[in-house]
Amino acid sequence: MDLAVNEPLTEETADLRDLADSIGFMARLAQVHTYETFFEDLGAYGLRPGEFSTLLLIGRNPGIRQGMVAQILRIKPAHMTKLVRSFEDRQLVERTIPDHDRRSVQLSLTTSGLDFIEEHRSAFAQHEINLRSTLTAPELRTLMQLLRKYVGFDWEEES
Amino acid sequence: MDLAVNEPLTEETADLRDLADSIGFMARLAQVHTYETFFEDLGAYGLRPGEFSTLLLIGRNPGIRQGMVAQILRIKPAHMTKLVRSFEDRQLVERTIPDHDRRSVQLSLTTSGLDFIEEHRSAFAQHEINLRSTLTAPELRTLMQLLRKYVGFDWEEES
DNA sequence: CTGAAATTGTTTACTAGGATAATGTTTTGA
DNA sequence: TCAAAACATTATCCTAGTAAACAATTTCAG
Repeated sequence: MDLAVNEPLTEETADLRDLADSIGFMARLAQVHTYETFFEDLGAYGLRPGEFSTLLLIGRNPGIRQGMVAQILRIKPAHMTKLVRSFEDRQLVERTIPDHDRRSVQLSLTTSGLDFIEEHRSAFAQHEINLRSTLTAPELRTLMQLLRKYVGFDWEEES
Repeated sequence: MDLAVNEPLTEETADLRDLADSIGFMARLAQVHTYETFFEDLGAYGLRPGEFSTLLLIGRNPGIRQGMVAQILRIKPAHMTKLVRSFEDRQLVERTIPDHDRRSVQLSLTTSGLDFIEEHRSAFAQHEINLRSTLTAPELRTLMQLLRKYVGFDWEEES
């Protein structure tokens, strides 16, 4: 059982069986890589990935219910409440209680919120370009399609 | 500006531009899907994905330095310390201070740790099968290869 | 119809996971 | 031998998750 004074085991020499072949582990690496790139590209703007996505989604869908935003972005409703409050504090998002269902909350961007998105849209586009930099265009299309299939996204590519 | 009494905007009818085409967002969905499946399949065993990976990696590489485990699994060293302590408390992992560098910590599985892995290896394999269930074998190979390329993994498929 | 029970949408209170920054030790290098 | 670097740990904090509570709406038995 002498495992003592052998090689020091680097990232290259370690035995990565069970991991390198695990789709679950690769999904984690992809997520970590995405986060790191996000903070390099957009970290200076004071929002995290989930917050950025939330603003984009509300911008595209004014009046969308808060719970629907949570469901689409896979954010827990309880956490969504906190995000929305912080957006309100920063004057980026408005909450409206609709008459037809006074339990629910409808969200839309304020003028500042719209400005924020417009100001950072090109930075966000550049971020996506950076994320894709290691892939060719066909590879990217294949990867996106397979990821959709992996997560069980219904919408198949319409031919 | 009447966005009031229109459609209620479901997950199908919402405008998902900026998101559906975002590789970053898809990476998040993949990660969430992986987590959910993990807890369905292996949640009953009391370990989370990162803990499971840690045990597997140590099992394959007895004597590996703690910091190397952190680096490979993309876990912060400070957090690794807590994980290792909890493994020690549960008698799954042993820490050794090697003579040749007494700053570092070498990790290996205890007998219970080895037992734990052996007992759950087939469940872990089944979990991977479940994760892959929406993909064909060639699709899976392509996906893994593209994910490696996406995250900047050096090792290309040797032909 | 009417009112109680169940459901839906959100919020609050609590807890835990994981990140950052600073510290302690040992080793390396000038 | 002293300064800098490397490895791990500690202390602190913040993000995000779970469970319970609250309020409004819908369902359904009578």
